[in-house]
Amino acid sequence: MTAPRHLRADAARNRRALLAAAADEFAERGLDASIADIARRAGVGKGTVFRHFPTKDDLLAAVVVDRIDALTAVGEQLLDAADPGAALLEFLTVAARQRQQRDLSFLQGASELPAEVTAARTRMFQTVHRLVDRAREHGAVRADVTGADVVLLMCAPGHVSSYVPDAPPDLWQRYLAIIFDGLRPEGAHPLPHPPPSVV
Amino acid sequence: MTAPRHLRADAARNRRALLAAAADEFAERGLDASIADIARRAGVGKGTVFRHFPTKDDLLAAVVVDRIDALTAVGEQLLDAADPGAALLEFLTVAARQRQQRDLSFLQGASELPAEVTAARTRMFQTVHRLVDRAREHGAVRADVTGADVVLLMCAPGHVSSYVPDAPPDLWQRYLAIIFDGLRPEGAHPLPHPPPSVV
DNA sequence: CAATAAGCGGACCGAGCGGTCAACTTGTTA
DNA sequence: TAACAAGTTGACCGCTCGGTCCGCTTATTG
Repeated sequence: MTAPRHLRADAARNRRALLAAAADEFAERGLDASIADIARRAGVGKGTVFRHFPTKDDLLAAVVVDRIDALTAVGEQLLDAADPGAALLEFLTVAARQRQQRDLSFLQGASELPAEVTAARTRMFQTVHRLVDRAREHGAVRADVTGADVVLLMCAPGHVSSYVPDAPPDLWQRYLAIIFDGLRPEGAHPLPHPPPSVV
Repeated sequence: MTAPRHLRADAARNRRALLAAAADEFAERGLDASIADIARRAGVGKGTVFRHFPTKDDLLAAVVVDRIDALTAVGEQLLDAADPGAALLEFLTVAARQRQQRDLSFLQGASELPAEVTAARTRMFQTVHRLVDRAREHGAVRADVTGADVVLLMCAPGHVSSYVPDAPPDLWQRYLAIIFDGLRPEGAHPLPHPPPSVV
């Protein structure tokens, strides 16, 4: 009904550069990254940012939706894997590898998020749920953890290792391994609190 | 050589109110809490804040040192406990209960922190190391985790559960239990990365 | 009860932020 | 290539923040 279907060539190029610059900047500085810095990094003027993304939140949403969708795609492929336990571990590895810990704040304040973000998030959550269910049926994950638990624990390894000042880039693997061991059935102790209902 | 040894009565009262207000405000809003809000909450003028704490960072440091010291004291008492495994779990429970996840940013950027904070932090780290060593010798903790690991994982439960929008106040217990199960010797898989050297 | 200095408060400052806009440049198309 | 719409830009606005400063208040003390 409206909207010329394609952007001018330079505009499309700028948009891509902007998304990449924003992803980097948000990853490094968290949500405190400034629009001016992002614009500079992308090699455009500040006004151009706002032409493509009317608001800082819209820009963040675009970046975040990209990441979530990429993760969902990985998860969906892993649903067919032969070993469901290994598949879940692989998914968590991919999730931790993207430096998501910083811009993963989209998980909280669920009510106030742009619809496209909550939609992407819901899709990802459902994929995680299915991965966890398969792993549980296969005996690779303890009976009392849910998909919601895994969703919440997903970014902990990256977050935890971001605490150490000059962390080696693979340190998160150590904490993913510890947490994953906590998800295994062997030696599991009963959990003291019911699981939350995320989505 | 300088410094009148005691504050005037009202000044001491204001100082206490300020610390309490700052602790609450930082816990609720993170480091984005504004000095003006803290002053209002404490019932004093903004200038008074800066008279007691020359800089926002100094105020944060004072709050944070209080918390760390309290935690260290708990840890030291627990060093004498009969069951070292239960003692470590109890320590982690106390640590997670204070809503520390928000103002625990003092862990990162270690080089730029006020000396008093790094000193308090070091004291706490050493206490944790001893708690972990005892628990390990007692067979309550797997052989390949170190005090540094536990220090880093300490605030994960609170952080993780802060992601769910209207989290029940005890949800962190669930994630502490899962992570603690990951620290136990039973069913432990080898860890893929060497431990960091925090402190 | 003075007298004094320690303490208080809020108007004020400059910096940096997200966001706007009108003048200018440029890709596109007939 | 001419002409127009689409896109770009950086000066600018209003706002909030951390921090300063100076005139006023008040606890303390001989």
